[in-house]
Amino acid sequence: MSKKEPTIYDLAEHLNVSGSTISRALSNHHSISKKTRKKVVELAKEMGYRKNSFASQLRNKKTYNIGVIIHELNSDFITSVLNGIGKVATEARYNIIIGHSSESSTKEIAIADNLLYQRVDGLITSLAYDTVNLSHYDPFIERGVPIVFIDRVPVDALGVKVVIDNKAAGYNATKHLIEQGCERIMHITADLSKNVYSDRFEGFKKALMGHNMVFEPEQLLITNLSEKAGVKIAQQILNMERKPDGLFITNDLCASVCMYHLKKNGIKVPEDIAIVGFNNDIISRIVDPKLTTVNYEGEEIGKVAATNLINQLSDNPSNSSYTIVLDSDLLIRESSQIKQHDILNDTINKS
Amino acid sequence: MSKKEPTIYDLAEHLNVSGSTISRALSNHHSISKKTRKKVVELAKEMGYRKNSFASQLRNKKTYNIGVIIHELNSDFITSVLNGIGKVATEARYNIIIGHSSESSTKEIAIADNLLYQRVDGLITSLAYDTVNLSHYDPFIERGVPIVFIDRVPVDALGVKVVIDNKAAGYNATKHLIEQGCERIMHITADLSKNVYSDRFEGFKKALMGHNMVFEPEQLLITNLSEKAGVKIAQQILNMERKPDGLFITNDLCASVCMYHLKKNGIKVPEDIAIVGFNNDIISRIVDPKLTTVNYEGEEIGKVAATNLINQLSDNPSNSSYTIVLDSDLLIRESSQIKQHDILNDTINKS
DNA sequence: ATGAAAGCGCTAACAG
DNA sequence: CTGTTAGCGCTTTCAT
Repeated sequence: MSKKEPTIYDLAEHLNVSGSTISRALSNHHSISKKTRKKVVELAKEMGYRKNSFASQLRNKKTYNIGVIIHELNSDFITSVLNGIGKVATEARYNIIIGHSSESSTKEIAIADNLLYQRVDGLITSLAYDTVNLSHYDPFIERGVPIVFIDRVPVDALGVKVVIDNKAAGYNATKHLIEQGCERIMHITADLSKNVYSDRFEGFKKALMGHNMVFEPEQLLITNLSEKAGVKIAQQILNMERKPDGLFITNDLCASVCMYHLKKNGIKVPEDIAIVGFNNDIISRIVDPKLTTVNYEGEEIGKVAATNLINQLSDNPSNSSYTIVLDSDLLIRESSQIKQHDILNDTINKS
Repeated sequence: MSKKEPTIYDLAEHLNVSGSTISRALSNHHSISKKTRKKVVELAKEMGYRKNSFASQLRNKKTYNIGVIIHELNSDFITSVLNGIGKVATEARYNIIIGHSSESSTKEIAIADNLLYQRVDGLITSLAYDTVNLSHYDPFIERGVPIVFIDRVPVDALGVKVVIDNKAAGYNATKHLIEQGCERIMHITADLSKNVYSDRFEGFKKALMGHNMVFEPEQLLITNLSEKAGVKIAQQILNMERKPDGLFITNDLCASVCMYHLKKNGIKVPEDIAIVGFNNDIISRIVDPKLTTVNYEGEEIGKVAATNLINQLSDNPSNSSYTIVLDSDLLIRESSQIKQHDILNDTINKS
C-alpha cells in the first residue's frame, strides 16, 4: 500500500531526459517536439503520474482555487448557484472550495479566514443574515484577491456584485396581488438593512403608490422568515381585527408554513387571503394550493459571478466597482389566483 | 494592493533569529524559550503572517484536507451530514472539500479524480444513484488514503461504512401501517441494487411476514423517487382496480407529490390511503396532512464518519473493514394516523 | 535554546 | 528543441 507518487524526475529517468523537458511536455510548451511530448504523456499515464499541486502552487503563487461562501446549503436556489459556478470554474480549470456559514456571521468570518489561509485566487460570497461588519474581507482586498458578491450583497462596499432585480420583483408581485383585487396587502419580510429585503420593500411600496394606495406601517412585518416565523405570522394575522386580503412573504418556506396554518384555521387561500412567496423552491410546487412565487435562475447568477471573477483573474484586474442585475419572473399559481383564468401551467410574468 | 505575504524569514530578520527558530516557535516546539516564542507570535500577528500551506504541505506530505463526495446538496439530511463532518473536522484542524455529484456517476468520477489530484488525506463518500463500478476509488486505496462510505454505500467493497439501520426502518414503517389497519400496502422505492433500498425492502417484507400477510409482486414499485415520479405513481394508483390502502414511499419529496395528486383526485389521506415517507425533510412537515416519515440524524452520521476517518488518519491506519449502523426513528404524523390518539407533537418510535 | 543546510516537486530564466 | 540551475516557503536533522 501507500506506494510513492511518481514525480517528473521519475519520468525523466525513464526517458533519459531532464525534468524540465517533462514539465514542459506536460504543460504543452510549444518548444517540445511532438514525439517527445507523446512519449511523456504516455509514460505519465502508464506510471499514474499526477502533478503535485502543492509544489506547483508554491512555485506559481497561484492556486487555481476559488472560494465560495454561501449562507445556506439546502435550497434549490443555492444548489443552482453552485452548479453555475461549478460549470464555469471547471471549464476554466479552477476548483471551488465551498464554505457555508449557516447564516452566522461568526462562521462566515471563520470561513473567510480559512479561505485566505488556503490562498484562494478569488472569492465569491453571499453574506450571512447577521453580517454587518465586512472587515474579514479586507485581507483579500489588500492581497489583490478579487471578490464577487452575489445575492445578499453589501450596499456600501466596493466591488463587483451580482444580484437579481429585487425591486422589480417586489413591484411585480405586489402589482399582481393588486390586480387580483387585493386591497390590503401585507409585506412580510426580513431585516431591511439587507439589500434584498429593502429593494423588495421598495418595489412593494412603489406598486402601492402606482395604484393610488397608501402604505400604512402596519402592512409591514419584519421577521426572520424561518419555519417557526411562519407559524407566528399566521397566528398574528388570525388575531388581527382588520385582516389583510393579500400577503407578500419573501420566502417560500415561511409562506408555505404560514399558509398551512391559516388554512387550518379556516382561512381560504386565495379567496380570503391571496399569498405570494419568493424563490421558487420545490416546496412552492407541492403545497396546496400551489404557491405563486418569484423565480430567478440561480445557475445564471452563479455563471455570471464565476465568469466575471475568472475574467478578473486572467485578464485585467480592473478593480472597478459595478453591479450586475439579473431579471426574475413571477410564477403565478393557485395561491394568488382569485380571478380565474384557464391555466394549464404556471403563468409567467417576466420582470 | 497585492502586498507581498510575509514569510518566516521576514519574521526572522525582524527578530535577528533564524528561520528555523520562527518555524519552531510557531509550531510550539518544546525547545524554544517562552520569551522567544512570545515575541515571535506577537510579531507574526503584527505582520499578518500566515503560514504558506503549500510549502508546508509539500514538506509534510500531508494536506489536512478531507474530501467529501455527496450525491446531492439540497436536502436537510445532507446539510446535517455536512455539518456533522464539519464540526469534527474543524475540531481536528482538518478542512473539508465538498463535491456533489448530482446523482451522476460521471460527475462522481470527475470529483474523485480531482480530490485525488488535490491529495486529500482521506475521503468520505456517498455513492451517486447510478454508480455501479467503483474503480475510481482504487487509486485512493493504492495510495493508502482511507475512505469512509456513508449512507449510500457499496455492498461488496471493502472499507468502513456508516449507515442507518434501513432494514429496521423499513420494518417499523410497515409495521406501523399494518397496525393502523392497512391490509394492502404498496412499497414504492428505488433501484434494489442499492443497499438503502434493498434493506428497506427487506424490512418491508419482514413486517408483512411477521403479521401473516403475503407479499405479492404488485405491491412493489421501483421508480427514481423524483418529483415527477410522484405524479406518475399517483396516476398509476388511481388507475388500479384494486387500490392499496397504505403506501410506504422511501422519499419525502416523492411521497408528498404523490399525496398531493391523490388528494386532488378525491382520495382521502389517511382514511382511504395512509402514507409513510422517508427522510424527515422539511417538506414532510409542511404538506397537508403532515407526512409520517423516518427520521435519522444526519449530523450523527457525519460526526461518526469524520471521527472514524480522522482516527484512521492519526492513529493506526487499520485497514480493517466494518460497518457502523445507526438508529433511526419513525415520526408518526397525520398522513398515517387512521386510528386516532390524542397527540400533541410527533409520536416517536425508536427503532 | 538556536542555527545551518538540505530537500519536498515543480517551474522558468538562461544557456546552449 | 533540450538541459542546468536556482528558488518558491517550510520543516527537520544535525551540529553547536
